[in-house]
Amino acid sequence: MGRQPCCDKLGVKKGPWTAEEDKKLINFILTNGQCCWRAVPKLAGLRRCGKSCRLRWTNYLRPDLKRGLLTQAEEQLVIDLHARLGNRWSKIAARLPGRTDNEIKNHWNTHIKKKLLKMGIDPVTHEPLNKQLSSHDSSSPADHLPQVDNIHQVKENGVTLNWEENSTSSPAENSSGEESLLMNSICSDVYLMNSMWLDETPLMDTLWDSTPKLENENNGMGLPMWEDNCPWLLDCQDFGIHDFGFNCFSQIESNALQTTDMDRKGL
DNA sequence: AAGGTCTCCAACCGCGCGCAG
DNA sequence: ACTGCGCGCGGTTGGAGACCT
Repeated sequence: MGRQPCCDKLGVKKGPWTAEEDKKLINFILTNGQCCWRAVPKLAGLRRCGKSCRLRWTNYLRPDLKRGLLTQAEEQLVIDLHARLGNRWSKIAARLPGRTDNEIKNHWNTHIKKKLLKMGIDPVTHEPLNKQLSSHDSSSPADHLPQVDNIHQVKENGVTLNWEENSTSSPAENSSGEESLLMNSICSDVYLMNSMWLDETPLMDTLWDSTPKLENENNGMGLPMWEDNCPWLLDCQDFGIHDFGFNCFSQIESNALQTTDMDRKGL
């Protein structure tokens, strides 16, 4: 027996989401939390399949998402993690709070891949291209991952830095110019370094793992307290933040309008 | 200005895994 | 042990906008 389609193909809308649909989905999840995705479209009044709803939520509407290009530090972290994990984008994304696997995957394919090729590094194996030509190539990216024994460690400000034996020098010595900048920015970001090397789920990822806590004593509105850590709401201007009844965010909203306006102007 | 090409990214598709019955 | 369901993941596609000629 073949696998059933994830949803009824008939009457299921595809393609770009409208503001109206976003609004419905957000409203639904704010009210009910993330429950059974399969049931979400029906309950939320959407003519989408559950999968599409989940994707839209996790990749675009989720509260803790960062917007905009990856920073240099994040980019370097992605490269390092890719060297260790291969194309396991969700695992990589788990180490970058506010970033989605889709976003990272896209960024990898459009930016980082090219950058590495330009630098003469194979984006798949993370080996120098010329070195690869001479050596017999083997299989999976994992085969090319640095051996644990070859990794040097140094503690800086309580953060453990690692680099490979076959590098000619430590990270600081090894890099120059842009690379040095990247390394410095990573090393100065204790949070990134911790999430990179420790096997821990970044705090931000845990914030929205489960149903939002609707019974918040502090605001008395039955709404989660998001002012501090949910800049995503600021992006809600696309469909009007007041549509959600979040008038309390007027101050934040005005800041956001400035910010997004600057973004649009490329500042 | 117009047409062609490239780039980027949101969204889709199909598969694998875990779980429940 | 088997089957079906739901979810999540990774690869791929398509369209809009940017850029080039």
